[in-house]
Amino acid sequence: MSRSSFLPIITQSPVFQGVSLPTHQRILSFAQIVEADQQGFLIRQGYPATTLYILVHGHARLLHLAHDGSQVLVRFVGPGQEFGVIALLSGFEYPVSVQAVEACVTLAWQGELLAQLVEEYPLIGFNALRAMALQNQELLDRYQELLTEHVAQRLAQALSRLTEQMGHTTPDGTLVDCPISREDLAEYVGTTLPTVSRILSQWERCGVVVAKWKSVLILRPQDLERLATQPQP
Amino acid sequence: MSRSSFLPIITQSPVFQGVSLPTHQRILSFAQIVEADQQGFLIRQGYPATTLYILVHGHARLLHLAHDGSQVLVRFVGPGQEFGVIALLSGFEYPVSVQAVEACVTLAWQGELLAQLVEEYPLIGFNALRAMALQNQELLDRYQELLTEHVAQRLAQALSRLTEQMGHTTPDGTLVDCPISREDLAEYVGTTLPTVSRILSQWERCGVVVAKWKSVLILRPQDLERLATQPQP
DNA sequence: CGATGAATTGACCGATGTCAAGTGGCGTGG
DNA sequence: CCACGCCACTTGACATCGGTCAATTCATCG
Repeated sequence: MSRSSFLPIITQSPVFQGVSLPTHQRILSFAQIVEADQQGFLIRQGYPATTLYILVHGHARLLHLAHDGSQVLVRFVGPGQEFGVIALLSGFEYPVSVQAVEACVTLAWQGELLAQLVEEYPLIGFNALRAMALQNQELLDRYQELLTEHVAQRLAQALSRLTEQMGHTTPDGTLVDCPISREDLAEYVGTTLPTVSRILSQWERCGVVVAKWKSVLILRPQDLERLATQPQP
Repeated sequence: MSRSSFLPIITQSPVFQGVSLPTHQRILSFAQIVEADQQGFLIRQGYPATTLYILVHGHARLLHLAHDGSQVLVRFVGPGQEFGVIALLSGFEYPVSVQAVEACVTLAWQGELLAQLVEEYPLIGFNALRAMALQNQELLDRYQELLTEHVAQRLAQALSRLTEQMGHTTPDGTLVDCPISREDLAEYVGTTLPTVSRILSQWERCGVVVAKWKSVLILRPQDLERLATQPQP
């Protein structure tokens, strides 16, 4: 697992898009390799945003914590995805925590270094702005979802998003290649564990999905999309 | 109402922060003055993001529409606040619609012009990134709120935010100087008109607020904050 | 002063959260 | 290799918040 094997991660990353290959190699040479154990935290909400990460191996979850202790699962990240983009700006704090679901390997860059890079390659600044804009849009869509859709619909959309993002096709159906418990799902769609369990059982009876241990096997993705749109079937 | 009277709007605007006065004057000279009638739309969701606006007079609301027609009130904007920051990036669509609550006057800049400005003054790019980051954080906080708090708490927080953002102190109490109907409030906190009405009546009986015609007079802001935190009083 | 749209209030009910008991797969330690 | 124990999950019963429908009152504007 030599450092140079990480180059494709960088060439395909949204933030470093559009600069030359030698530059990519230079950027890689600046990277630190940071690992995290299962359940370990790569980022803690409220701490100064110093570092930008790109995930190489493993999966992590972005958690938003409230003053009162309740937590919300904002999104999952998989290999090739970045987080902590806000580190490009000085004086900010991380708005979320990032916790490793499995043992993780990441590439990491410090904020000052990034500032220099942006100065040299303004395109990277634009890319960052683009990344934030996309994040904003997704958040807005989900905000809307939360306000207007029922739990079952939101769960269906969540599973659709997850399969699209990290789906892995197997002979039996599509499986998300990241361990996700019912409780994770509950925190992700904003409901409770028993409710998720109930809805999945129901869908399993209809043959749309198969509820597995810490994961869900999707048999009929198109039916899931339908469930996400229709009010109450 | 001459053009030059708009200069303070620009010098105090977050996106144009940190450049010299002559530059501010130059930026102002590039601006178009765009007006909107009551109920008129300055921005329509889904259209190409071509223009950045700063509100000079009046108030507007940012609406997010869903495929199914339901709409959510994302936030209100008042004089001095900007919207359509995404126009700095080419190839994007507006993620929200912006509708004038009252007759509005705005300063507007086209995307290409902004791109040139950013090239000349990279600081403006940073400012934009900062603005988006702040928006992101607020959205995240409200996302969390939606998932974990009850309607009454969310309404209390909404009113707190509104008074902080556009509050106007009067002899009787604090009043938001923008006409907001119960239905607006309902769309803002993600509930229905009757529910808002019921909660406000209840608070009025406790003497925390006074429900007025198309507005709410806040008598005891600190009690409102308390209501926003406490589960169910 | 009437018309219109906003706001209040009541009755009803359904979707979900809460509490609690029971089941079963997986890993650890003997 | 087996058995125990733990943790994830399932399922049921029940309470309740809040949405829906509808009737009525009230403020503003022509």
